[in-house]
Amino acid sequence: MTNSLNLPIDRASPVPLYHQVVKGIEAAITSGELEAGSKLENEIDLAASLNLSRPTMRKAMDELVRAGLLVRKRGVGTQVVSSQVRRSLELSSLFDDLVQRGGKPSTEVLTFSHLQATPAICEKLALAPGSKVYHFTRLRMVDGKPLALMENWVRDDIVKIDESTLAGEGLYALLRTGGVNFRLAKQSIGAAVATKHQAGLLEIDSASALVTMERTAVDDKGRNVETGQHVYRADQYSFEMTLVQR
Amino acid sequence: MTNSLNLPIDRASPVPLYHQVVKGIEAAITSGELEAGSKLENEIDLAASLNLSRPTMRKAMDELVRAGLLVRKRGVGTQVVSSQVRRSLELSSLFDDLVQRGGKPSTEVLTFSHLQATPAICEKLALAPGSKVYHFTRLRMVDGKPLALMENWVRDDIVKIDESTLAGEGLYALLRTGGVNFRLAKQSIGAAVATKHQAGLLEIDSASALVTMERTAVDDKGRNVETGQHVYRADQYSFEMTLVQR
DNA sequence: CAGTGGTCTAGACCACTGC
DNA sequence: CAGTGGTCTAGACCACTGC
Repeated sequence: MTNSLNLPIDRASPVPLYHQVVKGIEAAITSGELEAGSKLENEIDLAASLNLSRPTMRKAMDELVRAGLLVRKRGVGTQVVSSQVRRSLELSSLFDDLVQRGGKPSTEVLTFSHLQATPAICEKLALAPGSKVYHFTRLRMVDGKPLALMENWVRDDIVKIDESTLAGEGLYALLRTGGVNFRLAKQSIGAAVATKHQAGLLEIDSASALVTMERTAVDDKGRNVETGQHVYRADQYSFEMTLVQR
Repeated sequence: MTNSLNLPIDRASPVPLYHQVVKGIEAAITSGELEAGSKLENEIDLAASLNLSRPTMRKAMDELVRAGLLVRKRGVGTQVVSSQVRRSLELSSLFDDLVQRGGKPSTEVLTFSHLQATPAICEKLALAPGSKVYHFTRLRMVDGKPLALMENWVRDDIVKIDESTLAGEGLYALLRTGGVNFRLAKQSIGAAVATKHQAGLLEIDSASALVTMERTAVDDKGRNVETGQHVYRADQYSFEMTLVQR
């Protein structure tokens, strides 16, 4: 009743072995080779059959447990999470759905300026009072249909931004190209009722519900690079997440 | 410029060594002994100075990196995340804030029944069509002020529930007492405008914004034990989360 | 009791960074 | 180049589960 595994492990590859195992088990689960709910061989035998050490095998399985694909219990064993559960885990946000189904995302820059930041923004970005920042608002669309209104403030001492580069490339691509390595982001998700201005831009009735998101992103040097307030059409967007018991 | 560590490690304790290290470093950061932004000793020396093996030291540091307290870079070293960033990471939801500040949470059971589930609920709980479930609605308050309206459906083949036990104990405590070990939950967060009924119960103007949350929780046997729809007053509640770059 | 995952050791070699 | 984290090995002993 337990599943052995026959994964392609390439020791010459630059891809870490544990990562190859993660991808291999993921694929076996997706293809149905590893059946929903079925038990895996114990991790010691599994490691041996792939010619891997147990810690490497365990590291791979840890990742799959954290991703919600496997469930482990001491003294008992490791199981593939049931397909019914997995389907629900795989649900992504409506927006991602739209994009995955072939929708074309696009972004329109509505306003752009380079100005002195308010005290509140200085605090969020950990800048000295009076520092200058880029400030801009953008409208995010899928298949020409408006989905989100995004307002952002970005430090001006890392990457030079202007309206045309922003329109062409997208904020995160632009910052990454400029050498920013993001490490952390703090997000807060809430709700609001659309103002007339927002409703007009998002093409919804005023007094419709909006999902609101505030985010501050930090790079590997500890700089708060960017902060923003986004609002999404509640009829088109929700945040999906999987919580795994630790 | 690098920080050594002098943590109390108790090898006789049943608490795993790596967990003692996590707690110790957390405490050192909180107390200011490890300064914000400062560099730690390299992990090999750190392990040696605590008489631990490197893998154990690394496991502890992995956890702190995932929690957003440390930042690592290959070839460079490990740093304590700056205090400015950390403060923002430590922000919790408004509701938790209220409770931490000494607010008293309480729950009122509004309706309770044991009935045949709709097809939609059967699908969410992976039950055979026509199965019976517990269905109830509750009002969650802090200091007597309404914050959330919760509607839940629970399988009836695991734990016997009635209105009085639910009112006394809380749903999750009740299920845990009944031997349920939760493993996964799938959550979806969105927004809506309050109906008149909701507005009345939550003591807000109708047409106010609500944060909506749908959740299905799965136990270690792969059973979808519980599903629910909760709505929160948007002026009192938001979901806070930290994303760590993997 | 046998079987399983949980923790831990004492090493090794490599890849990347910054000088 | 020296210093750092990233990956990997081949074991060991323990704690928990279910019979």
